[in-house]
Amino acid sequence: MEDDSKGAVGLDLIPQLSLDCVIFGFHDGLLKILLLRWKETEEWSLPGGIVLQRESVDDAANRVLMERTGLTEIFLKQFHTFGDLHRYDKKELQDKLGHVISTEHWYDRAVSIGYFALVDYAMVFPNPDKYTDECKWVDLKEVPKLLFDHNAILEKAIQSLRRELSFQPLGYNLLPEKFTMPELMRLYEAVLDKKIDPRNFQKKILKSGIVIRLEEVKRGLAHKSPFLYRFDKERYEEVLEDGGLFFV
Amino acid sequence: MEDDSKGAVGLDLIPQLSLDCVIFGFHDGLLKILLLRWKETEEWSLPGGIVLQRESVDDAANRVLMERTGLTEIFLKQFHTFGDLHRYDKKELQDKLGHVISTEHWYDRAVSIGYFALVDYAMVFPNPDKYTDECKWVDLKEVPKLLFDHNAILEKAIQSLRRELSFQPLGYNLLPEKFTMPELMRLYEAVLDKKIDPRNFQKKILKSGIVIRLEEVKRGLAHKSPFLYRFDKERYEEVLEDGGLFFV
DNA sequence: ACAAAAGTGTTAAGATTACACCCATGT
DNA sequence: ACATGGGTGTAATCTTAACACTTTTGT
Repeated sequence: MEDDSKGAVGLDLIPQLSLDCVIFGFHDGLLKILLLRWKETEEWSLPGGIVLQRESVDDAANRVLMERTGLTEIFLKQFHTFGDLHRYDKKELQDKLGHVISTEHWYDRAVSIGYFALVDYAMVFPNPDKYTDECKWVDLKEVPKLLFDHNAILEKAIQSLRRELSFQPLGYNLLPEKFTMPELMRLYEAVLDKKIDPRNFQKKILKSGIVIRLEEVKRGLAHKSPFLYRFDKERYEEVLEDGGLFFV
Repeated sequence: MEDDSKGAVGLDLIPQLSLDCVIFGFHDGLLKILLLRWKETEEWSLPGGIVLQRESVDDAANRVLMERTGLTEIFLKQFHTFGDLHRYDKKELQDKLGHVISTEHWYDRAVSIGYFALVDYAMVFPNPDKYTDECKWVDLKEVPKLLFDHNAILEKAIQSLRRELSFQPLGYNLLPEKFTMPELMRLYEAVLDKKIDPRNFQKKILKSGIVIRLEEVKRGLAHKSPFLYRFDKERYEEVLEDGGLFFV
């Protein structure tokens, strides 16, 4: 959502400012993002919202995430602010979304702050907003043409996520509490979009000390039962701090 | 500058939105930033400005830079957007800056987009704006308490610059066309705030191929004359692209 | 002649990559 | 029993880090 039809100046929101969230989840070895389908259309967009006068921009992003996923204490990171002049075409939007919101009173332009979130897929209850019929996970590889400049925003979010990965371990927020080494590896493969050698991966992860092997295996997989691991939160956060030595 | 006393809604600027620039230069082995001293005060701030309705945010940042430095085609990068509720205290500002702008009509809050720029120190003609008496280079280690939340913005800019350095070579925009290896090294030392071994540094830079040694030395230094180098722009940009393999 | 900075090579340690076979499980 | 994915070690290469003396220049 880019802005609000009630976005006349003087109300309780910051005019011409919006935020958009790229909410990443991980399921079945695939990276997913949450998308919204606008009412009575086949038009999709990223979840977004406005910034109220009496909340910080970070709080606004957390509010949007809470509304769409039901989750609080989400890993949420601002990655870029999009301020080009022609981020959307009012005529095109009037055609596509006119029956949901009249764009008559839309701003001629808006600036949008981009956030990405990493969440545990299984914990999310996707929840559409008042403009949309559907909120659902979409495979990153199957994202359709989106409204506004949201494909570009998504692209930049993925870049930022990959870059983040070079400084910080990843997974604490995207995986369930107990996970297997192949699951963690497939997460890295999905984010980096490349194959990783399982021996080298395991070596690196174990050396970093961010995970602890449990005395448990995951059963019911029709194959050899993989060990379960959990993150060593303290060590994990230490590595987050120095930022340094981490890529796969 | 946070916003504008003419910032009433409906004029030609985006209300409650500003931008702030951290302009880095390098001189005498020290990192410097451009600061503004507000009229008839000893209060300092980062250069900043507003975003016009008919310009992109990037264009607005370029405009501000042009106005403060005289330079165009500057290396300019957005690094963070600052959206906390209490980025400035109107009462305090009224006391300090009331004689320059009445804060009566200031917004209760504004969101500011942070950019950093890397410029060739020697090419800059610092130029105050209408609210300020002085625009000058200040040693990064001697930055005073700044107005607004500008010390925090500066801190984040430095972090971003360091992080950038891990992905991209640095220097093309901060050094003159011809430079010596020790100059380049001191730039890295200044940015990273640590000592670097000159042998290892030279090896790494030469291997990356981003510089070319000229058949010239720099004379008049009362010591052994260092070779001059210039950047190999194509190779430099190649390394910028892959981002990968670059830190010191 | 001296002081100050520039220039340069080797070695050891650590990190990264490449690579292939056996094992455990559910069907 | 078999098909499937899980689990594991070693060797070669590359990268990084540590380290000190000679050269050149202006004064």
